[in-house]
Amino acid sequence: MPDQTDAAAAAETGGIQKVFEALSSAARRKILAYLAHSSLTAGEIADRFDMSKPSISQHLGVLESAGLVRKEKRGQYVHYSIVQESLANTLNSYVQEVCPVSRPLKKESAALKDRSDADES
Amino acid sequence: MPDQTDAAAAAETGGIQKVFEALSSAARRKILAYLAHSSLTAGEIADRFDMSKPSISQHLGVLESAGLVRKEKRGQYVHYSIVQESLANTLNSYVQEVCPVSRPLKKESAALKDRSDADES
DNA sequence: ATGGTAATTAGCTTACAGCCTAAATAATGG
DNA sequence: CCATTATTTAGGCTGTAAGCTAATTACCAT
Repeated sequence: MPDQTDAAAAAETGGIQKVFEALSSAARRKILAYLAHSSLTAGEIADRFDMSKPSISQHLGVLESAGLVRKEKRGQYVHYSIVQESLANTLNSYVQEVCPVSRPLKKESAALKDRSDADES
Repeated sequence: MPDQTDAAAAAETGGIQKVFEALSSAARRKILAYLAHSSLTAGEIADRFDMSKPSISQHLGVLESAGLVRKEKRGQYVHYSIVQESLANTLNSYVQEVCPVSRPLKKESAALKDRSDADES
């Protein structure tokens, strides 16, 4: 198996519940949006929120246990990065399941794509 | 604008939070799975669960307010149906947002697609 | 060693989701 | 009308998610 497919597989196999639960929080979605752009340390993430570091740490824990992010300790820092495969596969599979039709995506999506995720908080 | 794009638009515009919150419950995802197959009355839905009718009614309310289902009163029955557009557009847009790469979907998805949604409860 | 910075763990509080039962509303049929 | 059935509303209980502060662990530098 290639690469970090472990996390992706975990999220898809038994973790649908955990994934959706993780995504149900605006703060966590915001974290994912940041990480989609680039990896960050726990502190850098916390700096972008008006929330205590322990709270952010907890959110990161939820995301990690859902297989949506990966952490790597480097020195005294902990770098977090997104696991795209996991999110994409889980959500795509789910849509296929519930909406078998699955049109490719309408025009609107293009517009939506532009809106920063930040303003959804 | 075509069809019942209202609900879909609502879900996409301001309701991302509501949609993900709605999807965070296994019971509600199960309801959606049933409705994906065919429309049902509130009672028919409740019959499929080991849960009181008021509780199911509440779940249906959450799904409706997220724009994921539509209700139509016919006689003394209330028929619920899924709003595919809403779910598909919201989730697809979200995936595009966070995982710009968006490969079409790997082999695994086919396998996953087969598993009944029921056993995720 | 000591002190400083990064991050997490522990412990506590509060708010609310989710479940239930009982009661209310609405439609149907005798 | 009155009884019956379908569904929702009201009200209450309980568990837990999510936030905070204080304390701990881990690492680095002097």
